[in-house]
Amino acid sequence: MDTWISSQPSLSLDLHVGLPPLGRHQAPVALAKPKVLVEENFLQPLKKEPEVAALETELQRMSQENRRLAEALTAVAAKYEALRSQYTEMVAAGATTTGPSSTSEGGSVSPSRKRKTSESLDTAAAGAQQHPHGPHGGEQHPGGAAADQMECTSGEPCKRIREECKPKVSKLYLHADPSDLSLVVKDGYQWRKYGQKVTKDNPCPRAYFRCSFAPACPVKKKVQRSADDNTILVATYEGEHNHGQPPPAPAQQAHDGSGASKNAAKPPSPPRPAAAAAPHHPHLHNHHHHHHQQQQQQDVVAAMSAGAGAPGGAAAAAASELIRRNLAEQMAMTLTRDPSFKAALVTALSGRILELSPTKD
DNA sequence: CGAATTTGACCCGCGC
DNA sequence: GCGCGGGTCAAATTCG
Repeated sequence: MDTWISSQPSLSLDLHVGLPPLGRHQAPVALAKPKVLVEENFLQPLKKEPEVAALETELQRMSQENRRLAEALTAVAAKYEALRSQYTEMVAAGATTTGPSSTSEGGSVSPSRKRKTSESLDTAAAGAQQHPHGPHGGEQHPGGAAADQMECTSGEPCKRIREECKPKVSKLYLHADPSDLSLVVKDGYQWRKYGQKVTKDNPCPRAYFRCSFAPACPVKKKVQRSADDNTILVATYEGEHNHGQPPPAPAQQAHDGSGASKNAAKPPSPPRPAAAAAPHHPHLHNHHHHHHQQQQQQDVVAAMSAGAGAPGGAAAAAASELIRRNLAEQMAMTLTRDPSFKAALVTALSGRILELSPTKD
């Protein structure tokens, strides 16, 4: 994590693809050159033909858009930095006084209580007994749900214990198509939806999922669209998986299930090397970033989220590399999809070729 | 027909 | 004590 976002010149680099000469980076993006060709060769020999004019305006439009994107990214980076430093301060303060803060990210997680019925206690106890040896993921429960509840039943002031056990909550922000009503977050695990609720502060319903891969797995997940921007899905993970990564499913629903939440609990196709720590470092990247633009955006946001919680250095580098690549691919895709851009590119290239041709008079 | 999802009802912590 | 609201349960429904 750390300053990966602000220390990545490559980030803004990609956003400036297509801008008028910035003279800033040697963008490894193949699109930079064709644009220069367009300007050099078109405008002079052909003068201001309507096509050229259109192309120019289009270029300007794209430049403006890129600039806006760059500004937005800068703002986001600044906010991120501010939040991060704030968080660091809070952690430092907490470490010198009482200990872990009750919330891990953003601190906005409502104090989730646990149902206190005997049944749920039985379940929790059973879950705890299923892996008493606690190797694997089990030992990664510094304050697992089972332990939490056991403490409570023993008459301890469970409220505070619960607070201290909370840091297992992590949030993941994903970009999602607003027209896609399903609250599907592909993170490699199998989830069973057990509830849905409209909350007070958000008109969009919140979906509740439980990990269905292992019966005793205590992990839960809440997915809700952001109230501010409903293209953003907010997935809140609670707990840690006490089992390994589910095997990858046959690649079929790789690009999202159109049928609402039918796929909500199905594992996604991409094979994932990372193991059980997904909720905290959900590396939704790498293997499927070429599927869709949207999936790429999901990856980017996920990577940013993961980067925010990962130890700096390698993770940051990986995240930034991923982001760079995704942005470049997105832009390339967007541009190549635009027929007018293609036409202009072809014309420019052919014009250039003709110009450079020795058979010119 | 079994498994997954939906959805209304219920539980329970919290603030007043 | 009461109401509110988030979280969970479980019967009904849907789907493969």
